[in-house]
Amino acid sequence: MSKKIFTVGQLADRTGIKPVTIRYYEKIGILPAASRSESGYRLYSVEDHSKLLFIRRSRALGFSLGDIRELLSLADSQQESCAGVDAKVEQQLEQVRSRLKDLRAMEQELKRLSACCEGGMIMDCRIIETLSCKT
Amino acid sequence: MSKKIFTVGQLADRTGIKPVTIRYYEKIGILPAASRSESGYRLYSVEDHSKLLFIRRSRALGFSLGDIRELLSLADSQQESCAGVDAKVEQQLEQVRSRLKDLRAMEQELKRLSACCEGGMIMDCRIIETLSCKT
DNA sequence: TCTGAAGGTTATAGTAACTATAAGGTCAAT
DNA sequence: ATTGACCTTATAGTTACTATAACCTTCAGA
Repeated sequence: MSKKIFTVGQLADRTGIKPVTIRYYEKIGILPAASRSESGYRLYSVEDHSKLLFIRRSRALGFSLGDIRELLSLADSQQESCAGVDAKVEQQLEQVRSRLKDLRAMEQELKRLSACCEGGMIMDCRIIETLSCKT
Repeated sequence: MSKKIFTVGQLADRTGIKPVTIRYYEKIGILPAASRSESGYRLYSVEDHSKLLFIRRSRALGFSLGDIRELLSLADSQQESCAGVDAKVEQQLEQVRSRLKDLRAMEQELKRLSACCEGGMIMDCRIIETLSCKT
């Protein structure tokens, strides 16, 4: 095992992930339990640093922590086929596209609503009317 | 007050919102407390029905329950200007657009990742490599 | 050497918007 | 009378954190 050189705060600075979040990741087991200094401080190595960056990048792609747990485990089994990884990416892509579809529909409808406001009283408000009355 | 004619399940059927969720909305106060039958069953009127549809439509536009609480309160003050409503719509539109931007970036990157998979072993996997190594 | 600030530790509760579960009461039909 | 579908409540679980409290450690400056 390699040298433990970062405190949780230093690791946080280097990864952009807050100390509380790092501890949380440890608690739910997606980061291994950190080794400790004599006084009980967590100490991290460059490997921990890499793993945390992996997590951050995966989160940025919208993967859930559950998915990331699996990805990390896949990443460790060097000899296995990467089909599982590819499948996860594919699945995530579909989910993102589905969210995109929903959000685009929301955008259209909100634009429509926004355009129909004429600045009167609530009793004449087309927005409220639309929200209230359309099927 | 108008006639109370639906049970929670009937209201659920008519709105597509589940009984548990309707009760939940009552509990957090975005629906008024329903009146009760002799045996304690909740009873709803067509006004309740409308209000619930309002909530459902607003949810479909991505508004939070907090926002919807405010929208409902605005909708009730007929004499007020609808500027507040318009502002909420505008703000929601911006939020949706911001989410869209994030998701589009995710889609691009996932597409890129997905395209670079060549079906070998994990140790050669470009996806894992990318997740592990890029800044 | 003392002191105070900036960091570390734990445990617990709160967030959003539900969903799930348990344990029971009611109602209409057979 | 009993079944099944519905209703009631309360409590806990979900996701990915964030906030709070109460305390300990480390280090730089007076």
